[in-house]
Amino acid sequence: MTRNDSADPEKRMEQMLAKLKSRQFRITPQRLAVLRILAAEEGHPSAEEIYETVKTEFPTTSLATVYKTIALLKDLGEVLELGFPDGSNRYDGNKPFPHPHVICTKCKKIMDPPLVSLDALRDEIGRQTGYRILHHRLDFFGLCPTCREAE
Amino acid sequence: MTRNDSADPEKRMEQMLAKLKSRQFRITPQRLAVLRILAAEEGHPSAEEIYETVKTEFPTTSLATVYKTIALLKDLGEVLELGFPDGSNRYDGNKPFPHPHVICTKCKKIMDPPLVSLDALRDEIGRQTGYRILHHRLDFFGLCPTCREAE
DNA sequence: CTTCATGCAAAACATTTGCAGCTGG
DNA sequence: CCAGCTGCAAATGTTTTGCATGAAG
Repeated sequence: MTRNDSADPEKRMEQMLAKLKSRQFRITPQRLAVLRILAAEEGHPSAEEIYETVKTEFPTTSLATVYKTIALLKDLGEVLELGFPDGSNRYDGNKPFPHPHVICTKCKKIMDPPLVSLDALRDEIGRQTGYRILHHRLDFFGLCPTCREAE
Repeated sequence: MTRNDSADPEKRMEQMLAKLKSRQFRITPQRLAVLRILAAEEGHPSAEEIYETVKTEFPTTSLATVYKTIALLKDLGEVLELGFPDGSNRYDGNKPFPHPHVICTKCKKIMDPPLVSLDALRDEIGRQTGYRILHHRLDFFGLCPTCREAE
C-alpha cells in the first residue's frame, strides 16, 4: 500500500489522473476540476463546497456530476469519505486512507493530527492541535464472522 | 461474545427515567417504550428499527415521535448517535459515551470490542471479535483554538 | 386546566438516478 | 463514431417541522 503523506497537490493530481487513465475512465474538464480541488484542498470539503469551487473555474458543471466524480474516486480508493450524523459528508483527496481527525464541533473545521497511539493519544492530540477534545469516534470496519463465511 | 461491561437493562432504564424526571420531561407510554428498547437492546438499532419494535408494544406510535425521543435523549447525553455516510444512523442507549466499534461493512452489524490500546489495537480487536478488519475510523471532536476563544 | 407531547403530513436536506443529448478518445 | 459522460429534474431516504388534537401532571 503506497501512502503519500506529503501534501504535494501536483503529485496527488497525477496519481489520481493515472488511476483514472489506467482504468480507462475518460478525462473530462469537469473531472479534472474536481480532481484538482480534491488534490489541492488542505481541508476536508463537502460536496457542496467542491461544487461551488468547481463552478468558478468550470461554470456549467452540475452538482450531480460532482457527486458522480466523488463516488468514482471513492470506488477507486482515491478519496476518503467522512460521514456525519447530520448528513454533511466531507471528503479528503489528500490522504485517502484511514487516519485520525480532530473535528471542531462548533465550526466543523477538520484537522489531521500527527498520530501517536489512544488514552494518552487524546491528550497528546489535544496538545498538538490546540483543540479542546470533547469526545472522539473510533470505529473499525470489516467483515463479521458470518459475512466472512458467506464470501 | 463476551462483554466485560454489559450494562443491566433495568438499571439503564432507571437511569434514563430519572434523567427525564429530573429535567421535568413528561413520562409518556411512547417515551417509555423507546427508553425500554434503547436500554435493553444489545445491538445498535436504527431509528426505523426502534420504530418497528415500539409499534409492536405501542402500535399508535409515530416515527416522528421516535425521532423526537431519540433527539431528546441525545441532548440529555443518554444516547450515543453513530452517523454513517449513507444516512443510516444507529443509536446506542447502553453505553452513551464514546467507545470503539467494529462495524461489518456487509451486514452492518455493530459490536463493541473490549478495548485495549491502536496499531496492535487493530489486530487485537480483529482477533477478539472475529471480524476481518478492513478499515477504521478515529475522529476526535472538540473546540478548535479559534472557537475556544470565542466562547 | 395548562402545558407539553403526539401524530400526521409536508418540508427540508443531501445524495442518487433516469434519460436525452453531448463529447472524449 | 459511439460508449461513456454530463446536466437536468425527478426520485430517494432519512430526519425535521408546523400544527391541531390529546394526555400528563
